[in-house]
This record gives sequence, structure tokens and C-alpha cells, in this order.
Amino acid sequence: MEVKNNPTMEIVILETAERLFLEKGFGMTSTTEIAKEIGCNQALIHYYFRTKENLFNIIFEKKFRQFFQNIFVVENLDQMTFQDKLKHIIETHFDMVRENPRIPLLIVNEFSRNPEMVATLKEKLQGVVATLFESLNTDLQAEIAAGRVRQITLIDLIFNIISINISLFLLLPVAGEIMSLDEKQKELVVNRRRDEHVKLILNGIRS
Amino acid sequence: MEVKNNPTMEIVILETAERLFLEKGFGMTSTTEIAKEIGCNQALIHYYFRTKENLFNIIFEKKFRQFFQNIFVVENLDQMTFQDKLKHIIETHFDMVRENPRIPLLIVNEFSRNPEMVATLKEKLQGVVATLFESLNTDLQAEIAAGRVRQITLIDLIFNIISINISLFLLLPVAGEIMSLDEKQKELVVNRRRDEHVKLILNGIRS
DNA sequence: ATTATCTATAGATCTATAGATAATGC
DNA sequence: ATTATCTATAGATCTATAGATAATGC
Repeated sequence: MEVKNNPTMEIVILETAERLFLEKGFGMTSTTEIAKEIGCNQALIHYYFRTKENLFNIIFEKKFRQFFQNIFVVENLDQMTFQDKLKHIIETHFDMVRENPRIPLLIVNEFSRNPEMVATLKEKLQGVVATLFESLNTDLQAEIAAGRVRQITLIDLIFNIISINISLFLLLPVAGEIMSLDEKQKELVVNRRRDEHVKLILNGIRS
Repeated sequence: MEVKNNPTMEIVILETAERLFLEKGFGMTSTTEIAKEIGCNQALIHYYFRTKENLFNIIFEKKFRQFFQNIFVVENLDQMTFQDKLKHIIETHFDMVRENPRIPLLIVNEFSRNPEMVATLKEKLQGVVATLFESLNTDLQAEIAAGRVRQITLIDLIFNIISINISLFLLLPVAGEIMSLDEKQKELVVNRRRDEHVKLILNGIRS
């Protein structure tokens, strides 16, 4: 129950493990490798976190929350039109995924390795986004009633946004290789796609 | 140089390995496990395929080709309008991904494990789809010129289609769990999304 | 004879723990 | 004294190969 005096090593382990788990996944990352990367001995990893599974779960939970809590971090949208709100939401989400491009892959892979983990975590974030979604749904229904937006459920609309944003960063490494893009070109593509996603979603729900 | 007399076991190994690699990935599938699943001894896997890496590469190459060669399997579109062609392409692609929902994950994961593999394979399918794309691009440019479609590159349009279709099947396991959907409900979602994808893409490129 | 399958095993991991030593906080 | 770090190692894999035995094709 003491406050840790020197949490540096614990943090270094967490950061290094996070990087390696995100890069190579659970199965292809060993505690031996984490230790070698840090420059300490392998027993130290287990001293702080007991098991590899435990270390992974701590990191996974953090990343999972980070991703889902920030699905739509949106404030001060009250004055905006529905179109502008949506544009803002798409762009905010896009930027968040750009900053965390490997989390979706981590989650998808972890789900097939251990579905219970996701099952456990989902309860913890139930209702976090509910309020935003409720207000957004009111707007959406109003737009549909006014004939400015075609018949579509909020869930489909949100799924469209998440899908298009996530898959860009999932596919970019492979697509970049196939199309022989260097880093600079990839960045141009990302910026172009950001606008394209807004256009696609906004146009895509017109009536 | 002999014709194999009894290729049954070789095929059984390929099929079992394919299933396990698709389910759990390269790192978390062992040749021991493949053998146990089949009911033979582990040495047999190596007798037929020498190394695990080699076995995986054979399967990966097959899946990679299967996925990219069939990106758009489309025939007899000549009589159709651009809208109908596009609808047909989206639905065909959707159905292909539905039949092979785990290939995208395999490719994305393999790329971060071994980028050279993808680099090697891309050359082999260069130009396979080029002809279709060329004819489709002609149509697209005509539509844009006629003012029926907004300014968009063919590559962005295709990327939109692939993205939205792939991410549904990548995300469905996790999303289904989070939304507590059973298999029947998931199937309903998939059917609903199929129509939604067509609407999204077609509406999304309107001018 | 040749090919397929098996047993056995080498050698390289990998995870986790026990127990020794070094560093740190009173 | 307590906590952090290290060395050493047990025990469980895992991949790959060597060499024995069983099955099959002439």
C-alpha cells in the first residue's frame, strides 16, 4: 500500500511493452524481447507485472478505453448546423485514429485471441457516449423529417464514419506498399482522404 | 518430378493450417497444434512443407491472390449505366469479402510481420485489374464531365468501396460483442449494411 | 524401391519463479 | 528493512531433423 518510490522502470516497461504489443501483437512479443529492448533482465518484467498476460491486459484495457471513450470527443457543437457538427465529428475522429493508427488492429486481434476480454470491458464504457449520441440522434431525426437527409439510423451513420476512418489506417501500410508510396506521399494521401471522408459521409446521407 | 500418388494428407495439412492461420495468425499457430488438430505427428508437417514459414507463405500467397484478383470480378457490364455498374461492383465485392472475412486481417498482420512478402507479391498482380479500371475510369470521367458526379479520382472511389466493405467484417466480431448481437442478428446487420454501402457510395459521389 | 508416417531428440526459445545481491529510505 | 535488480534455472513449449518402421507401387 506504499506509494511507489521509483516508478520509472515500471513506466519504461509499460511503454516498451505497449510499443511492441502494438507493433507485433501479443503472440509475437516475448517478455524476453521487452527486457532486451529496455536493457534490463527478463525477470524484472515479471517482478512488476507477474505474468505477460497481465501486462498485456493492463495495456489493452488502457488502449481500449482510450479508443472508445474518444470515439467522438466533441464539445460546443450547440451553435452548429447538423452538417457542420457531422463534419467536425468526422474530422475529430479521423485525427484521433491518425494518432492511434494501430489500436483498431490490436482490438480486432485481441478479440479473436480472447473474446472475454472485450466482453468484460464493454460494460465499463456502457453509457459513456450515450448522451452525445442521444442529442445527435435528435438532430438526425429532425434532418430526416425536414427531408434534408435520407432515411438512415444513427448507428449506421456512426458505423460509416468509424469504418472509413479506421480502414484507411489499417490498409495504408499495405496499400502504400502496393502503390509504392513513400512516407511523404502517404502523408499527402492521408490529408486528401481526410477531406474525402467528410465529403463521402455528408453527401452519402443526402436524401 | 513424380505425380504425387496420395496428396490427401498434404491437402489436409494445407486446409487445417489455413484455418488455423486465419483464426489465430502466424505467431499463435504452431506446427504441433496443426498436427494435433489433424491427428498426425508433428514431423509430418515438416516432411511435406519443410518449414512453418514455408507452409504459411504458400497459404498466404494463395489468399493474397484470391483477395486481390477478385477485388472486382465483373463481367457483362457494358449495357449498364454507371450507377448500375457501380452498384454491381460494390455488391460483388461485398459478397466476396463476406465469403472471406478474415483475409484482410491476415494480410494486414502479415504485412507488419514481414513487409517483403507483400512487396514480392504485388508485382505478380500488377496490371491484373488495370483493364477494368481503365474502362471504369472512362465512365467516371464522363459522369464528372456531365455533372452527375462530383470531382473524385477513381482510386478514391475504389478505396471507399474496399474500405467500407472490409471494415464491416473486420469490426463485426467486436461490434457484435459490444452490442450483444447473436448470430442471427449479426446476419441481419450484414444484410442491412450491404444496402447501406451501396447507398453511401452512390450518394457519396453525387455532385 | 520408394514414399509416407512415426518415434525420438537436439537445440532454441519462452514464461515464471526462487534466491542472491545491490540500492534506497529511515 | 525494504525494495529493486540480477543470476540461475525449472519446466513447458516449439521448430526442425535424423533415423526407424509401415505402406504402396512395380
